[in-house]
Amino acid sequence: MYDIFQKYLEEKTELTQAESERIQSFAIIKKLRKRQYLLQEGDVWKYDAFITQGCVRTYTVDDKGSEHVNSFSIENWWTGDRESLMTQQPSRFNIDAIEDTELVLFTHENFELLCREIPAFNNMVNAILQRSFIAAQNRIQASLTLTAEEKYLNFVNKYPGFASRIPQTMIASYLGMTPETLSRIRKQTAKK
Amino acid sequence: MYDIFQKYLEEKTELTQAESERIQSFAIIKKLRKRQYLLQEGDVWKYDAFITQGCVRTYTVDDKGSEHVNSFSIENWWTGDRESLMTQQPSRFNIDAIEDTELVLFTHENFELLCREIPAFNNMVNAILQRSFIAAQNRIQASLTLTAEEKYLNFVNKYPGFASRIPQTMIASYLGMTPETLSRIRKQTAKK
DNA sequence: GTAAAAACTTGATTTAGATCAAGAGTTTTA
DNA sequence: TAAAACTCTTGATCTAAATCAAGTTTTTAC
Repeated sequence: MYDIFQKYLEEKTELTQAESERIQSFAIIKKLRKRQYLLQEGDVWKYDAFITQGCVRTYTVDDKGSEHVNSFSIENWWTGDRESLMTQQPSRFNIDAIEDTELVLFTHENFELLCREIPAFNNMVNAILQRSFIAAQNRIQASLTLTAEEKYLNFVNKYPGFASRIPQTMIASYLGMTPETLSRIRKQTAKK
Repeated sequence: MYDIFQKYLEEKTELTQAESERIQSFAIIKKLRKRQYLLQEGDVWKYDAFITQGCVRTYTVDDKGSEHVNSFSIENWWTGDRESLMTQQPSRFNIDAIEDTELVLFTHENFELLCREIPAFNNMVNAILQRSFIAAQNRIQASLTLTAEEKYLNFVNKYPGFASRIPQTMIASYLGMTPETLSRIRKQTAKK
């Protein structure tokens, strides 16, 4: 559990013993069963959340009741709704577990305190944000330029392992297509 | 020119006289004529760029020669290719001026130096990045959930003034539809 | 261990938006 | 200020992917 986050910190940044302990002192360990919610639409998100084990999805539900998957997050990634966190407005998103999942949570207040106290931690957080932004830009670019088939191949290539772990329906939704279309694409590409 | 950036800084952050002067000492003023490139595909992007006047677009060109607009940036916004800046790899993007444009540039080395020297400046930069990330997430969400018409109405609502300033072809491309489709949508919505 | 519920596949049909084409405005440039 | 080069509009046609529908396989839960 926590040791996975500890290892992540060691890889990403240089901390003194005291700083590491300070961070750990604020950590909240949370476990989710498959299908359990981490965040429900309408609630305000108040944490910074790191996944040590498992997989969650972030999605919205439209007025027709269809789900639209915004993102998947697995171990060694962060999750949450940054907009709700920043604005303290109710979230439009749901986050739930696709598998049994373990997380390390920090209340945002404590997290900000750590950022202020520990410059190396703050730098790490900013570097993650940079990368998240770049990934989001690339996803926008892909959605504008690629066909359904290209989107799927691009996804499999970029996130190997996801395709076998996450139900096709959810991947289809993430890619902005129907499950039927994805099923047909998979059949076709398997031939080649 | 620079005074517009100065005013922006004053609104977004609290700086001492000395800090303001330090920032200004690194500023490079750049002017672009309409259609002039700020960045061309294949070049490495090396700046942090703030627009004081005008409008630029960031876009890619696919193998069929079609342009895909990734973003528009106007006065009081930042522009550039963060991925190329971070990785120092050739950019996939072109950035050019839609109108005559004036910018304040900082080489990324100087910019990082300012971030290290001036905590308030660093905080401002991180806050901008947060907002950019949230905007990117919302755009992804819109592209997954909205129809062509809804995308256009959402765009007009979110960025009033852009529609009158930017050629429709480019807006259509930004929204991921053809100019013909956008023309028909505008005709229909004008009726209502 | 089996019934119920999800998840996936496959086919037939529909549709939103793309493509092709041609004319009317509008800007640019020389 | 005229011609060239864009930009926008409108109509006809096409197509990628959606929708509808029904059957099969896999997973979940008692």
